[in-house]
Amino acid sequence: MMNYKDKIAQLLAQSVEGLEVGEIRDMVEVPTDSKMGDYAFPCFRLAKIMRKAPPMIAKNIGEKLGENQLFAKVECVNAYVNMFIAREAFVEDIVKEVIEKNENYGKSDLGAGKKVIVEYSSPNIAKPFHIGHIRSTVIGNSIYKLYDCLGYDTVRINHLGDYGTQFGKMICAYRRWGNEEDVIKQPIKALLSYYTKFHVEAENDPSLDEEARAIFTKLEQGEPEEKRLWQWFRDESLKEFSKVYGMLGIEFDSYSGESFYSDKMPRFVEELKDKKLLKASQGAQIVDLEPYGMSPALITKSDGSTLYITRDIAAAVYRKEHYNFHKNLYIVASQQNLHFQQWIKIVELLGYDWAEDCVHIPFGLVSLEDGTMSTREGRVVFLEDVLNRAVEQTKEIIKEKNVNTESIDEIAKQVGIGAVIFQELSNNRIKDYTFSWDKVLNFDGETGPYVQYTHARACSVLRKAGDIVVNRAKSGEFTPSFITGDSAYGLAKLLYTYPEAIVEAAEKYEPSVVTRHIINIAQAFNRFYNDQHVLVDNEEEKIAKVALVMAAKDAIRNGLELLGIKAPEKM
RNA sequence: GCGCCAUUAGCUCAGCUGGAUAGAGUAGCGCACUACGAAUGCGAAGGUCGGGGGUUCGAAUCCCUCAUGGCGCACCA
Repeated sequence: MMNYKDKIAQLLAQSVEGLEVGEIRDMVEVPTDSKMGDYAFPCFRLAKIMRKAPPMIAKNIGEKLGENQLFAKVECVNAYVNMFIAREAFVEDIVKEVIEKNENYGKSDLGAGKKVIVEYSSPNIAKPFHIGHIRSTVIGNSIYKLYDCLGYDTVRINHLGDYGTQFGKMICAYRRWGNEEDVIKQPIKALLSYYTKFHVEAENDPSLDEEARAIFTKLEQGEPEEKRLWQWFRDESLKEFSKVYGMLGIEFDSYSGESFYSDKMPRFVEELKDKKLLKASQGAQIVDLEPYGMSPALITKSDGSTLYITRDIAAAVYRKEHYNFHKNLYIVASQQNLHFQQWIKIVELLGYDWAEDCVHIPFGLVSLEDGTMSTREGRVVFLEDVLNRAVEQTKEIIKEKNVNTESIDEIAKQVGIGAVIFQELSNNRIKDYTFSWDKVLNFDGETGPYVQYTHARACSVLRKAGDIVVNRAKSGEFTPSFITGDSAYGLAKLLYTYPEAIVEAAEKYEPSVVTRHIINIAQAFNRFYNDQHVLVDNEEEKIAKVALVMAAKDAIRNGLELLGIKAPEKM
């Protein structure tokens, strides 16, 4: 497939003085309105270099360009050179390309040989998996898929919150008020209730806190009984999390959480000391980050125990030594911006030049209509409930629509859960939002079901077209002139820019770029579908149109896959 | 108090490495199912791009400033 922008830049370079091809390429733009052309070149900046009025320059460039058969038409409007691509060749190339590559369309080897670590989801053990956790989980999963698609070696890490004094409290509470059966039946619910009770009781009885701290110290020292309970809580919690991960179709390569790094920290405390970065302050050990405009980072508490930041430094160094990453990505809420700035700066101060390869990818806050989420105060929406209700609602709609299918449960799952994921990945990550049932269960407009519906509709057309036509289309034997109308061409252009959207999404760590692009493809498809009849009597025309439908279907399916969403063939 | 982020149509949001008349969805209004799936499409309407300065041939986009909202700022993670 030809790269049109590169080609145009080369052609322009023949009549533009004083600019490199690369600079020219960057100036080539896509007009806001397609009536003004497929590509445009503004000549304002050339006025100084070429010492002529911009419209004159545009006219000269345009006349020369117009001779090339790449274009159907070249127009000069004031200082702009507007280029209209010759549609037939373009449409033929792109549709063939997509069909031929099929599920590989959009993939590349851009990242071959480079390792990217994606840390995401990372829930706390023994705490509920609520709607707030969906963001890191789903954004991280899509970023992993984007990098995988671009040929990077990827490692998915679920950095579980499975360590800290809270586990001393948990064990303490379990011994006092817990029982085994309840934990096995409903691990998160039971453990959470013990934990909550602990906080209530500790208000009146400070000795509980002391007891908890003592238990945590034992846990750290590897006392078998404490270790056993901790391991059991962890296993049971993970089992429950796995249910949600299963529903979302999400997997990890490693569940090494905070506890994994508990014995890897003393080395860095020493190293910080050796490099004279550590300072005593109010009984604790800190790194002064004042020169960098940040508050000091607390490395060890006054009782000598370590903190979150120390574990993150240890984890980063371990990962560099163990995986030798090209990039180490952290999909963590924007609330922790300062934390990441601090520890990445400390890694830099330690002299590790790979500090800049550690990237915090923040996202905005989810709140509820009645305020921020609070597990303890009962203001919480469980992710599992959201997914289940979305699936139920989808089932209702399918029954209403009377779609004849035998696998209604499976499809309802794909559509309902897909809707939740899609919505999560529609907007820029950084936006805060307020969760609402109305919104999450609304399937009209720019939603996952809309895109999936479009895919199912395309599949339906292909089924009706029959094998002979489909096979002819697949082999690339079609007459492109039948698919050069505005609606068909608009769709083809979006198929062409799909791989660029993937690269942009990966570079920006922003899955919504892909989400938006497949919405655009779906809209263009539906416009084409309403505008043109596909299964016409004329065999040649039918084959060409079926080829376009097939290409659109493939691209939508591939795009949904990058978001972690299934593309059912019926719904 | 300091720092980071956000502010675009009634609502939810794209557009931000400067480029032509600022785009979608949604709500409300009007239209299109005897053709391949109406979970669809089309049309009209809807704007001081938070305010004010500045840079530029050109600013929603870059710089300064103010306002509003969110988040963070030492022994939680």
